[in-house]
Amino acid sequence: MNIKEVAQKYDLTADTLRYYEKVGLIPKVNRNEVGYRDFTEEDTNWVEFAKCMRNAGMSIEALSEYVALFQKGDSTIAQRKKILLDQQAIMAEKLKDMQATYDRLTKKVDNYDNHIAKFEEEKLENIEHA
Amino acid sequence: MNIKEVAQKYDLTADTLRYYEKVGLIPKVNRNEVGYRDFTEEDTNWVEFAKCMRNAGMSIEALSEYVALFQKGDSTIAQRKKILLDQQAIMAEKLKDMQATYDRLTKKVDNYDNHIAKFEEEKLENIEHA
DNA sequence: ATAAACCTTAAAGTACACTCTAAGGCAAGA
DNA sequence: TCTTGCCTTAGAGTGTACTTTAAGGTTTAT
Repeated sequence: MNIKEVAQKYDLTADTLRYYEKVGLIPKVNRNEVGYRDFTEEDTNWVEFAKCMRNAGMSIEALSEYVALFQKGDSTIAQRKKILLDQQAIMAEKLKDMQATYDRLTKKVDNYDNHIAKFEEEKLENIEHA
Repeated sequence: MNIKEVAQKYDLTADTLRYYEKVGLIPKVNRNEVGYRDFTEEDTNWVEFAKCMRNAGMSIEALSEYVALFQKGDSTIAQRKKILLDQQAIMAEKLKDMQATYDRLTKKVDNYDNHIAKFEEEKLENIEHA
């Protein structure tokens, strides 16, 4: 699979894929006879994983370290597991915060509904925020 | 309350507060006789709200528009509500993605545990990712 | 055989969201 | 009164994560 096809498949640009390879978010991709990248299925699995983790907020630093450790083999399993656990903790915190903010927005929208109702009755008052 | 106290209270820098005011993430703060900002409780509520929403990923564009509309008064209530609902939809999507990634990490860590066990028995095999 | 559409690299450029600097004024303690 | 520690602004600088450019080679269709 050439770089353009992979880019289309995962909704990234070819530039971004080259950048991800350069900074180690995915392992080095093998090249064909003329030097073009030829992505295997394993390569594209790494692309999907990198996109997913970046999307979830994992740092380039942590992810590239994970990838580098992976390539060093089984002796790095414990270190890799720690990176994943650390990332899970970060995400758990983020999920908690976002859920709280989501709930807060729900209440705020409710207040707006009440206020719009009042507004339409021409009983104007101040809203939550004032 | 002066800018430093507010910064400390919300774990932001004074520079960030000035920046937030400049780009409209919070309404303009009143000044004392010599031109120093003097934050009221309402001002600090806006600071807390801005920090919370930025943290949850709300764009500066959407949030500053919300603040601007708020200052225009009750005639903008419907527009403000729409901004909040749009933001809620964005956050719902994000929460869904992050939860899925969190669950994926949980499974991956489980695989590592199994693999570590095997590794310790000296039965080395490939892990999920290979 | 030539144009269009791919691919390569290194390096420069961009957008975002701050963050810092310079130059100066105000306020409180020794 | 002088030093320390606040405050102000405009504008320059920074870090992150791409994104574009320049210069060139390859492949495919006409």
